[in-house]
Amino acid sequence: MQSSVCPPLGPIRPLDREFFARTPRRVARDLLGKILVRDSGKVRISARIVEVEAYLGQNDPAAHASAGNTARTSVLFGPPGYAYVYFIYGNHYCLNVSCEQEGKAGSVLIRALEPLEGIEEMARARGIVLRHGSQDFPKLTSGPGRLAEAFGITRTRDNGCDLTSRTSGLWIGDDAFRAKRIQITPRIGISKAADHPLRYILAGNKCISGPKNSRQRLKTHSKA
DNA sequence: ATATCGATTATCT
DNA sequence: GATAATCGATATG
Repeated sequence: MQSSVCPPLGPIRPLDREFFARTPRRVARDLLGKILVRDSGKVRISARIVEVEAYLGQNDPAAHASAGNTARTSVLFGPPGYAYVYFIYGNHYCLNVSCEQEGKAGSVLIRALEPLEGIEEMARARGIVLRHGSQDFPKLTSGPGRLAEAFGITRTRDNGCDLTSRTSGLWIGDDAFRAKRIQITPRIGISKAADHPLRYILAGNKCISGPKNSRQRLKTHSKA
């Protein structure tokens, strides 16, 4: 567990659509420990999900779905288990999974992964040279923009793709790994509805996003 | 048509 | 700790 580079525990089976046909909170909680897989050509890239955030749909001010069903957000309003990919800050793509039944726009943002297979490919995609003993390993996939770059996820390529299908090129699977300790915190990087505890992480994992892996800003309290 | 700002990251002090 | 980079979705005139 220290040296992060662990293979999957066994065969990886795709999650079924029912898994995603639930509230974002439940899906987020249960996605911890699951595996994101990229099958493109011969090389398989995979990484364990270690950090996610729940977005509650049209009534959640922080959710893109709060703007309604537009060309951009239509996947969120569609059936569960599909990829919602958006472009942010002029630089980065981020990956969500649609939840709930069709018509309800809940989703889960994938925020950080722990690389399992295809480390070299991820490093190349990220422009990182992995040296022995360096601290660069978590930088491959610790953050929504970083993991998208490592997996080559873009809007044109992956928005709307079926994450329950092995043949879609991008999917989410289960290798029988079970999360030990789960931690819940407020969501990161948002201004609206920023106080709700909707961020889920595998406690102690080295690939969690944020400046120092853990320490979330405890500042901006002072209001008592 | 133009302005604002964001579910981020890399790089600087 | 602070900020530049960079562009498309959305709001406003």
